[in-house]
Amino acid sequence: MSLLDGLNARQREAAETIDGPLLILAGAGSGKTRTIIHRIAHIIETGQAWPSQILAITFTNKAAGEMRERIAKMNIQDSKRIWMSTFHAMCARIMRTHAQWLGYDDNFVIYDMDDQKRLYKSLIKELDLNDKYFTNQFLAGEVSRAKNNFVSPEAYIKANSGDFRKEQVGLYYKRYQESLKANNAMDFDDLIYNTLVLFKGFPEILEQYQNRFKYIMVDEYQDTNHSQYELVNMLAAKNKNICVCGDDDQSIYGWRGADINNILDFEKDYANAKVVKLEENYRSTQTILDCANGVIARNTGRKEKALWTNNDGDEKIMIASFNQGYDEARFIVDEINENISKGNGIYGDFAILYRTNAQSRLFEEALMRAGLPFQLIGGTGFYSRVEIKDIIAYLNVLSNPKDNMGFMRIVNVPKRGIGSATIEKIAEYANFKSFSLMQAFHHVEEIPELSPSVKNKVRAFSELMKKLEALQESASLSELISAVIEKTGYLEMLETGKMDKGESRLENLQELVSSATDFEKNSDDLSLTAYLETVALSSETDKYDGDLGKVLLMTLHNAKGLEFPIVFIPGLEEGIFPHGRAMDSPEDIEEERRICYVGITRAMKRLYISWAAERTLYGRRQLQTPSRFLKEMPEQVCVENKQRYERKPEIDIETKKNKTFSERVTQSKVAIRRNNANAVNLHNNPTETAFGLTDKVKHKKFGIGTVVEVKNNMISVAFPGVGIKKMDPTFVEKA
DNA sequence: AAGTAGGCCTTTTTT
DNA sequence: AGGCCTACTT
Repeated sequence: MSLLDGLNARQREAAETIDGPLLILAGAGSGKTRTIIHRIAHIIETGQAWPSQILAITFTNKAAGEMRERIAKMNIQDSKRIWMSTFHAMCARIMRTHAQWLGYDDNFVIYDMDDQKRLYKSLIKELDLNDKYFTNQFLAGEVSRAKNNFVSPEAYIKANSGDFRKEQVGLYYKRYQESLKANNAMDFDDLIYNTLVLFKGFPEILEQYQNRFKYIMVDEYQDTNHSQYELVNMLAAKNKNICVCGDDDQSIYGWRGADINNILDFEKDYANAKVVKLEENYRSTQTILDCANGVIARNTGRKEKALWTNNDGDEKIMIASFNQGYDEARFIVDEINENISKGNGIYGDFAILYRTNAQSRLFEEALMRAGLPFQLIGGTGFYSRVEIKDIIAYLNVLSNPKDNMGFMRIVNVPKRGIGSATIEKIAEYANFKSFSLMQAFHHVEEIPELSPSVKNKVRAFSELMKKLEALQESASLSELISAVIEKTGYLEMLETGKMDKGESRLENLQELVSSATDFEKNSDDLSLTAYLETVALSSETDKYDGDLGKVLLMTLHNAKGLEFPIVFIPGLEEGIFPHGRAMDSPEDIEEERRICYVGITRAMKRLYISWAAERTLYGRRQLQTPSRFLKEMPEQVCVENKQRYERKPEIDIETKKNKTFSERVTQSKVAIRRNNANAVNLHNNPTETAFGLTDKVKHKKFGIGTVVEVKNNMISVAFPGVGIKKMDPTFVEKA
């Protein structure tokens, strides 16, 4: 029997094409993973390469783990030795062995976004350029983009000379990189960036890897950024056995630097590239595919591609609309129950996929109230909880005493009487001696201007950390973590109620210890560094293992690569989906549309798409208009919800009469507008009616003006220096 | 040094 | 609505 059995003709062609550049354009649900796995197995079985000579890059750790497992099941010898990981994990691995070449120690720590923000915050204070324009978020975004495009601080400053603000950003960038190095830390982008620096600076090292990796495969190629693109091409430059795999229609990480052109231009990069298209879908019904195709067809510059399927099923897509956000949540819960009672699946067959994490709350509440089991993926992840981050920070400092950010985080948590004044004095000394803060603490006796009582406290902390450091040698990982939780006083702080939510935090810390025990069982490298690296690079999605028997809640981004028998996509409203931040640019709208496409194509049997006319958003009630994407879904594959939930009478009457869905969408808008006058008053002052002539109103952009006309629920307002503007009353508030 | 109150701001997606 | 920072009090 052949390894290629069970593949269709196209898949087989892809799996059999071993040498030279290959582009696999794989539509959603087209058996891409299966193809890749068979291709790898084929390479090994035919003796083209050893497992250790194959590099396979995936987008998530979970995808890597899954592939690894499936290959192991095929009884491929030594399959463990395949380099199968994400870009970040691969680069971390390379940097662990070569960090010294770039002036880092090999026990460098990895800073996540939270750590990054803290570092920027301290730099903003330090540089004091006194510009409100430079928020840590803005700086982090700019710098990240630079690194994703492999632009060094010096090159950034040079390229932007003359642009005062960007020159300042460049200064921050420079300081930020210096700080990272001083802390012996790399952020996510550095892992890639520094690997590139290494390869460019030391061709002999690059050559080692080029020789090692005879065959290279990159999955989700549409989501690679420029630096990753360069990295791949450098590695493949010698053997040219590069296979990239992806779907331009599923490129949804542009905001993170992904460049869709990497995949679109592959054939230009490799003139002799072979292209295989996988267009047969094994996941969804034709109805669902029609819906997805209808939406994505609106995008420009796509690779020609059309998904089709032989699957049965003509269940129409339910487009449901509601008065309120919570009606939508209630409907979804009811619908899950009804499906289950009819025998259409178990809890684990349902997924609720939303655009933003903030949307999850309504569903969590509704599911909880109804007593349905559910699992939330993502959001504020386990490893981003304060108590977990605190303990991890202790571990980071133990592993890498240069980590000043980590040190600052823990030096006074729990409270041990070491305040900012003390730290400042010690920091000065550290600076003077070129010590890290931890080192300076260990040298407390040498620092003159500290009072004896302060010295005692500092000494106590220094000794605590020394003791834990020593424990590292003898204790196992989970023992070390337990010791940190106890000996630092963290446990006591939680037990005595000195920190809020002590009980749940305690549970989380227990989970941390037990997860470390798991790590001890499953990992080859049991070092603290290896553990911390795994923690830093692990994501929430990695936890989901397929058959939890629970309703799944996650963002559409997290759902990429997954499939579910029955899918709900709520919140199809302008401002949410497409997201408000994406509405100004056509490219961003196209990315939103691709997110929509990804969502639709997650569904196997049945799909529900919904929106609500009113919901609480960012703390205020807001009227919502249906998403433009709803209109792009072909009418013939959709069906509307029956009036199961009371709507406001006006909307009800309007919508009931409508014949087609798209008409309904437009008319709903009108109906919503009609309600706006009332709604506005509900928000402001219940005793007031709509705005009247000569009322003073305030507009976000135009400022204060006077109402000069009220007609058809629209008002005309005269703004001094602007003129008369006609608008919906929701755009202004009483001045 | 630590605890509290109030004012500020910002609101996507994540390796 | 909630998180974060600052300023004030103890």
